[in-house]
Amino acid sequence: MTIEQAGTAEASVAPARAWRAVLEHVERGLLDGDLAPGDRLPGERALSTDLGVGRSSVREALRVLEAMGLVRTAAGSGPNAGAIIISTPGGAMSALMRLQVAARGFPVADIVRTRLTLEASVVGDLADASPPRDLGDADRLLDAMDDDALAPAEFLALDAQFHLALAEASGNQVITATMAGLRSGIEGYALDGLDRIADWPATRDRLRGEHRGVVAAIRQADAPLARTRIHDHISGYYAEISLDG
Amino acid sequence: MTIEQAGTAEASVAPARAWRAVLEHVERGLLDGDLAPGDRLPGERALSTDLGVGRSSVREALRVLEAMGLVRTAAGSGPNAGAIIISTPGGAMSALMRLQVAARGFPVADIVRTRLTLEASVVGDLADASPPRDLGDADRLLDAMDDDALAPAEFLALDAQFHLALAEASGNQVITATMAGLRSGIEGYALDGLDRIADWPATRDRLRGEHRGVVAAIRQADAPLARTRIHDHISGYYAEISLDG
DNA sequence: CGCTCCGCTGTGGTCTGACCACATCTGCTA
DNA sequence: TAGCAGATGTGGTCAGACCACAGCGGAGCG
Repeated sequence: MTIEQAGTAEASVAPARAWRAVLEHVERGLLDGDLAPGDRLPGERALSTDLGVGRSSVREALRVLEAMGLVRTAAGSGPNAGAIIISTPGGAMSALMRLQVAARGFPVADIVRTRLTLEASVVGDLADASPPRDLGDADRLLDAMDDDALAPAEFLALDAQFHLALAEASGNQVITATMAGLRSGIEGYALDGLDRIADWPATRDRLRGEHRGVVAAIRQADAPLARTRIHDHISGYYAEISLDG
Repeated sequence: MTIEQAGTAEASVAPARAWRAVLEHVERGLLDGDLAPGDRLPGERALSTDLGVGRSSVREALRVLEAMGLVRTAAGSGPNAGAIIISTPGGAMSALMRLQVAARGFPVADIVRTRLTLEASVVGDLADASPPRDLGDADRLLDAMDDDALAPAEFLALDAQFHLALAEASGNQVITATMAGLRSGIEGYALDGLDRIADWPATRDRLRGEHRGVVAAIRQADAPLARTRIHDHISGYYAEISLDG
């Protein structure tokens, strides 16, 4: 048994859970510069003995870090094995939003409203950007969406990638990750809504036109127009799949 | 050993980790309505046998759910013990943003920019809201901030609560949780920046005035003015603690 | 009869030790 | 020299054992 029992005081509210100590140790290493993306964490057994906690507690902390998109783990040996510091907030944000929607913590309406705000900001920034940002990824996705053979769900997936591409083009990683999360949160809702669309080909053509219109407004450096168009595009779509039917 | 080895195919990329099965089981329960906020999850030992995984794997999944703000665990017996479904996205969002900033995945500049966008949206909505929202919490925080005896860090804490109170007043839970996260992500940065403020009393007085000005604009239902004021307030402060000194 | 107290019970929290699969490295062998 | 087989060490998982804690209920006391 470890000898960390010194000081029964300071109990306060937190029962000083062991795995939290591991989490804080890693976070401190990050803040102090001892750990940086690409670095490998010590092995689970080493962390266990270093911090005086059981290996299972170390694993619980690593699981949290993995869920937060901070580490990637791989078994085996060699440079690619072990727990490696990464930074992929998108997946973590998506999981968080998805679960919160499932637990009724995030109303779908609030997610849509937040999307309206963030996407309007994104396209506004893109339109104002000087020099203009590269919209190649967005263009390619729009071209891919012109394929009439796409199933509705496939079209929707490309649609989501298009919106995400705009966020990426804006260069704001926080907004990009958040929008990825928002999208994941309402993905199920959007897929369910497909059933409520009476005339899919018509809706699809309208969406295509709206997408092109947004990009055109960005290229014209007309920020207000771009904001208006993206706003109408998003709110219109959700109005269709929620009210219509 | 459990007999879940059926079908070695479908290996693909995910090694089908045991804890992920628990996570998906809970998520499906949420989506199917079998689980709702306030419900108690089965005990860890029961989940373990039901899903055919070890108890440690169950615990790793519960740890992720806890980090995501979905469950609250308590030892002991009785109605308050066990893993209970909750929905507190704020803490999870804060942890996520804080860790991502620590891992250099979220540049501080992007967080500030996102704050500008979201807070402008919040105050704009508040100004346009009909009937007007209750700003009592924000008022009380402003009054508390009028105390000259407050230490700078204490003032900053109240400041953060004020901004959060505005988000809460707007009623958008997604924005509220996101703003709580953004704030946590740059908290360390903001605290460090205190050292770079030459004349704290002057800065403090200016912040007080700007806060009052934002609330006044909201009460006047002047959305554009509120947006401008909150924008200048935030960008001005971060300009001061980053460039100055 | 009512109240208090103490042990019983079941929960999460933690630790330990043991396997397994895997990726790499080492060194022997052909 | 080329190639393969074992050694090595990693994460992934499981099983079992404690502990502290919170509630419940019966025994004992007033």
